[in-house]
Amino acid sequence: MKTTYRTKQQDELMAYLQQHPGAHHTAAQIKEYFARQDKNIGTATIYRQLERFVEDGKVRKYLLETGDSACYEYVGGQEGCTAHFHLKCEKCGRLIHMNCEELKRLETHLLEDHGFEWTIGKTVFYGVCDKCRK
Amino acid sequence: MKTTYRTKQQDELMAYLQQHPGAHHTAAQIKEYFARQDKNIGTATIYRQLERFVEDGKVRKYLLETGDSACYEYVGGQEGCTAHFHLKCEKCGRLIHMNCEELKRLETHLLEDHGFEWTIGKTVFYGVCDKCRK
DNA sequence: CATAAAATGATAACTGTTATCATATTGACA
DNA sequence: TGTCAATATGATAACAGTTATCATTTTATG
Repeated sequence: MKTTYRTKQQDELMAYLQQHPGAHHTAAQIKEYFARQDKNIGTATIYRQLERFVEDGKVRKYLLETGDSACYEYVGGQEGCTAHFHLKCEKCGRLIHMNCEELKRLETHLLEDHGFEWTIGKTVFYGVCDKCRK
Repeated sequence: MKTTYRTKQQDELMAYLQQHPGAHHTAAQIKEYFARQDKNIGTATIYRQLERFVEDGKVRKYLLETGDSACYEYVGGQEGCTAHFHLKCEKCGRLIHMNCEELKRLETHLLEDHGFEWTIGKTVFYGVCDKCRK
């Protein structure tokens, strides 16, 4: 009896994420947001649903620093070069969003020459950003 | 009075890492290794020295999964395309080491067109490996 | 040696995340 | 609509990795 249940909490969580495309949220931030609306959503529920969204490809999860919370971002199931990717500056900590066609070449190369099907959106490029290099 | 101290523990930790180039170690694994040699090195000391090695550029640190320990790898301070980089398979979890000149192009592109100085070695490419795609 | 600076290691503390489980909610079907 | 089994929720305990604390030991140097 595989049934798709939909609860108020699931709806509200997904709605919140969809309304903030390109933004990163920690579980704690999400919990706070709903608390400010006088809506309590249990911590476990938030993690459970985020995990489910990630499995469904609607949301992506990033681990950036030890001890920091994981970040979650709505991506709506899109993939490939159309999706944006991230540059993480090791100096200032900034997470930069970027769209760039140049990656298509590397994507093709990794697939054809290395047999590796690259998930561009999940990959975080580490380095030093333009502002910090000056 | 800035002095560089060198202790037995520091020497042994670095020697161990250097003797296993290209290998990834968690703090716990390192502790176990020395325990098998009947050498006790405190957990705090291991983390402290690993952190120091990372700052010195001798060792690189990777966060791969929530809840998993961080992995540390000796890289000896080398950088750029000569250093290997990593492909992480999201299906089987395998971490693949790779050397590839193709990345030079992307490195140049990121620097010239985006002003981003890419640290290739620290970047982990997520995707699906050749074995899991079949 | 003597001394001050710094490192060590046992362990407590902290944080993010997951597991547990009693209760509440959901969807399907009569 | 009412019943019921499947599932979700949320409070909280449990857990794991890492960091902080601090008395003790080791180090480098005079």
